[in-house]
Amino acid sequence: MARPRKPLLSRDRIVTTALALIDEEGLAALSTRRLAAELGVSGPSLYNHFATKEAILDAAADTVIGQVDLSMFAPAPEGPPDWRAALLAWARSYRAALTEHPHIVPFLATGPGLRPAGLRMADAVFGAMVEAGWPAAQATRIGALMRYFVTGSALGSFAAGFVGDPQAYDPADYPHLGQAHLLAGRRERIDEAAFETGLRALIDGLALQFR
Amino acid sequence: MARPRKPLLSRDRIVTTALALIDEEGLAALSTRRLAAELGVSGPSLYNHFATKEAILDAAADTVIGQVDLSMFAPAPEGPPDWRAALLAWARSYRAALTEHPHIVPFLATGPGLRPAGLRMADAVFGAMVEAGWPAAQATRIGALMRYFVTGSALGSFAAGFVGDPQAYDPADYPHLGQAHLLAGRRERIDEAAFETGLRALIDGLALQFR
DNA sequence: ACCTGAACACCGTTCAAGT
DNA sequence: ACCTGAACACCGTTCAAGT
Repeated sequence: MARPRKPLLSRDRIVTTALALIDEEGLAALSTRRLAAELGVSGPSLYNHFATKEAILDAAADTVIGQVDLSMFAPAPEGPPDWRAALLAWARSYRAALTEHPHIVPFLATGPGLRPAGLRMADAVFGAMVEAGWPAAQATRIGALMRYFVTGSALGSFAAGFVGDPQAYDPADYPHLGQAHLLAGRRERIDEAAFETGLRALIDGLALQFR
Repeated sequence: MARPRKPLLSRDRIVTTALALIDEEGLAALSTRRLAAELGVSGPSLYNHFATKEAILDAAADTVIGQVDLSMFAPAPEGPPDWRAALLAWARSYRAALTEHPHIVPFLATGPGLRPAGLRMADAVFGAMVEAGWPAAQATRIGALMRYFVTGSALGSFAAGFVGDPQAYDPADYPHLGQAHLLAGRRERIDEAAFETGLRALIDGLALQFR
């Protein structure tokens, strides 16, 4: 066929399809050849739009971060800014965006934060914390530590690490894991509860440091 | 050559070499063929000792977790157990073990926690928290949320996401990132400070929930 | 039991050729 | 400009063959 009159591909279509493929079959399922097949073209065609496979992944990761709500960091029209409420709402939206695309989180969490949506997010958090009265150095740390907690919580399900078989946990080896097999069936609830407990502790603890 | 009189390989030697290769050149550099070459054998030889490449990675990840100090969770001979001090010391040792092998963290954080050292760790934390007076459900959550925070902090350096070039952050796009380029040069210090700030907040916040 | 080479079905990426 | 097939240098894994 060679060049069609209308381009078959666009960066957008490539990224959307890549993310859908990752969501459905995992990071490992994304190969350039497979992605190209999904798009109805041959493998090398992708290189007309992205320099490398990694650039495609970067773009997909950035669209995920782009879903995070940042409106809570907008300057309040009246009254002092409530940094605790803002941090709480942001962390929840941040986690929700990640857990909607769990398979891309390991890539997203590792890569450099140079992607535009990530920078926009860092900018909003930092700006709001400084506005609320935090010293700049502390505002930087808050952005970082919240990222640690949220990406960590979206990355590895804690409860998923336990199998449903009671036999798996020999009391001689793991004296306190007698009920651990019950965790497997309640994965989402437990991860969610742990996230909420940690988030509250984090914000309460930061409040103690805020003078 | 075929079978030698003394085995050329052992599970230990394979895992040690794999981890060294990952540490030096990253996760992507670990291929079965490359690893085999490093060990002086041909690729398929590895399959006499491990079923898959993933099993090798699992074993490597487990040796990393095996480095984490758990002695602070041993029952205190006298007096009530200090869960705050134990959590603090454990989190630091946990993070230190991960940051010594940063390239394997994305794999380690994603996989199931079925590996023996991970279970031993979960068991120790849970047991110590219950011993200290936490209800079982909360003890589970504490183990999970600490894991989120520590793996998240070891996984993606926050500061590494910023480049040293001041031009990279257009004030029109990122009004608060004027000093962001300075972060690049102080990576370790900033990540460490953010970790310590978050860890303190987390434990202080948990103390508020502990009645 | 533990190693080998050959083979299979894949990869990411480059490049000359087509329109 | 944007697609193609062919090609290169890789992958993980299986398997029959060797000792």
